[in-house]
Amino acid sequence: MTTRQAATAARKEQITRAAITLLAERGYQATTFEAICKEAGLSSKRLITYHFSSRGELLAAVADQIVADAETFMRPALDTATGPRDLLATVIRANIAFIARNPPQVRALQQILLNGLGGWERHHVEALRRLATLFADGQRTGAFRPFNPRVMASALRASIDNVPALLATGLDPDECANELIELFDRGTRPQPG
Amino acid sequence: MTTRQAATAARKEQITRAAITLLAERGYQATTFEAICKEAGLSSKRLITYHFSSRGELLAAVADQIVADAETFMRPALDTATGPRDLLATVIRANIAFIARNPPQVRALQQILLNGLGGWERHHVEALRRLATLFADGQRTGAFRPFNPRVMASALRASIDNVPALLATGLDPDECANELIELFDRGTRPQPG
Amino acid sequence: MTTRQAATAARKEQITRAAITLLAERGYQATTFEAICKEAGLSSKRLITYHFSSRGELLAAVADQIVADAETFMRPALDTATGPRDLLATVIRANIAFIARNPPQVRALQQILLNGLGGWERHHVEALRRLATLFADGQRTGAFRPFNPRVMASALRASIDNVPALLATGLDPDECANELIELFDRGTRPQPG
Amino acid sequence: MTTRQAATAARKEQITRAAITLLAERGYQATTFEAICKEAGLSSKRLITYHFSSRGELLAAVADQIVADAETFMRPALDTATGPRDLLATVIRANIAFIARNPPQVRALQQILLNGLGGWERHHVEALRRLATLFADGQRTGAFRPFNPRVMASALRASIDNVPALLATGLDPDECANELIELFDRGTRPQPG
DNA sequence: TATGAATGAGCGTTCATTCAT
DNA sequence: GATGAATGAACGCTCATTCAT
Repeated sequence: MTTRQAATAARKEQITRAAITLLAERGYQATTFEAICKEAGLSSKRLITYHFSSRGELLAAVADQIVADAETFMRPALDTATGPRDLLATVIRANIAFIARNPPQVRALQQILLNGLGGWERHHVEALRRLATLFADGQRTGAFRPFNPRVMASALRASIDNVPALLATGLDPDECANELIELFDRGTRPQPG
Repeated sequence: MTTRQAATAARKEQITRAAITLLAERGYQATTFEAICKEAGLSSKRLITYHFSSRGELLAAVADQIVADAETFMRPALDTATGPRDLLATVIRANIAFIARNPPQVRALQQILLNGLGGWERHHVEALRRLATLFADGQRTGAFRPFNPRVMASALRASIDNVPALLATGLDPDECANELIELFDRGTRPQPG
Repeated sequence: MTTRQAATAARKEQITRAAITLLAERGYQATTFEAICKEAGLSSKRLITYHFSSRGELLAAVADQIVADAETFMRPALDTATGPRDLLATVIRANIAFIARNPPQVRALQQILLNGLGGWERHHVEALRRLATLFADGQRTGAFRPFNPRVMASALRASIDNVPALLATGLDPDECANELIELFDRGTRPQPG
Repeated sequence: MTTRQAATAARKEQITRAAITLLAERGYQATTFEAICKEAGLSSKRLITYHFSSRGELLAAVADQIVADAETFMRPALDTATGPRDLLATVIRANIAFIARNPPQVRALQQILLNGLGGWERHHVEALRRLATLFADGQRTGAFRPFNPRVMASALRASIDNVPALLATGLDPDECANELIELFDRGTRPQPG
């Protein structure tokens, strides 16, 4: 029955949304079932375990949803990029744009990641692998100088993941993006050092 | 009496050492008083609160000790650096050397930091401020190109803080250090292109 | 659903009843969650915090319930009183009657009061204020001689509150009430000497 | 050795004085060994158990000391009283004078009594017995009307014990004493009711 | 599908007290 | 006489989860 499925999906989103808010505003420790119920206006904790069966599953669902949102947001920009150097700049710009527009989601995702929860490592590993592949591909075509792609991917990922703290101090997202693009452009371009 | 003071200090270190091990190996949540007792072979939870009076105080002591260890370890190298560019390279090298030799301490520190404990933010903020000052000073003497020092400091700090994950995959610390030095050297040098 | 509400109410009363018994028989300090569980035959301490959420709330509920019981018990008698002097005697008689019939409740209430719990002072202050008003009103109509109503209220309240100790020695409640009525009747009557 | 005995006595008084302060200012629950140490400036809890061996013994000593102080203070006045009626008034006046001048001691004593500690009941029972004897003696000589001496003693004792609460509201001690004297004088005098 | 009641394990912390100098 | 270290039992409370409608 479509009605029921829709209602279930709505309930799930109601719960994950509350969890995101709590993770972002009050941290991992405070994101208990009770707090989620209060935040979402649910009547009983039982509703959560009914839909998610365990705490880990809920947090994994939250992480999956945020990652999917981010990919949906960034996909159009990434698809327009031409060539590795442009793609690198686009990745940085798109990531920071998403960060700037969805602070709660990003904070929530960091809380889940940092607390080593429910299968989030795969997302992170996958993101790193894609960045490393981007660099390795560019090196093969001469777009990037020789360097260890995994180290570069790690540095880029970490630099981006640390952006929320910068933005929190009032820094302009565009300036922030331009600065990081300049850093990694200079750091990877093939010209003699 | 020196004997008693020494015994107390030894006890405290016994406790903090066990806490570090647990934080590194099993994470923040699993680092309970009972787990620490078991790890350290203590007879009672009471011993911990006897010496530290609260969980927060214990974790603050752990963090302070690790930071102090790191500074002691890095100080000699930093003191030999001549000029901003050399200092930048030395900072990266010294940090990664400490990370490579003290993985548990670094992991423990990250656990404490990300769980937002007792006044730890000041350490982090101070570290960022020092890096930004390093960059700004170098810019005034022409050692570095123009860029936003705070963004660069954030990227460097994040890149370094992410190194443990890289080393965990088997990467050589020296290679890792050289790669990051190359990235930030190229990214900050004043010459055009 | 009425069934569930009734069951919950019954559970709560089961808990408060056990708490009253323990407060009366073994004192405030001994009235721990575990002792209450044992006394009430509950399976887990968790049941208490499930229904009351905190120790303070439980004890406040106990106090409120006893006060409500006392007022319900005394109300009919107080409503029949005609004039200040009769009301004074009725107050004493009704209070002592309640004390004589509900020793555990009275002892429990004293334990809660003297350990300074959750907003109980207001009950006590209010009781004193009402007695003082009774005296002041009577003085205006000439039913009582001139005296400080607050001092008289304090003495009366204290004399009544001390009655349980008297009854514990085997004294007859009616004789006790008559004695106190006589004392305060003579002590307040307007006639000279 | 007199020196040692004096030092021991001084230590004991230092401890009991701190206990009195804490009992009066922060209540029974907060009067822990640790709090006493801090209040008295002692270096170790061990000093307390060294001199008193147990918590109960310490509190009994505190109670004994306060009662002794009170008796010493009131003795001269009581010795000058001539006849039961004068003695009754003198008892009230002397008690309230002591209460007015030693609020901490009185509050501490109440805390110990109300929490049913270390043998204090004997003091209270003894005080009641003496008052009852005073009344009974006076009844035999015709100084007092017929009434139950134990009830009257209970009411008087309770009224006096409740005086600190009255004084705390700013009432003048002398007025308070006069009011209670008037009440019990009228309540006990032999003239026809 | 939804709900309130119930549960036991575990948390950090507090306590008076004993041990070993 | 005096001290700091050590101790274990108990505290109120929180947690995710299961039970019974």
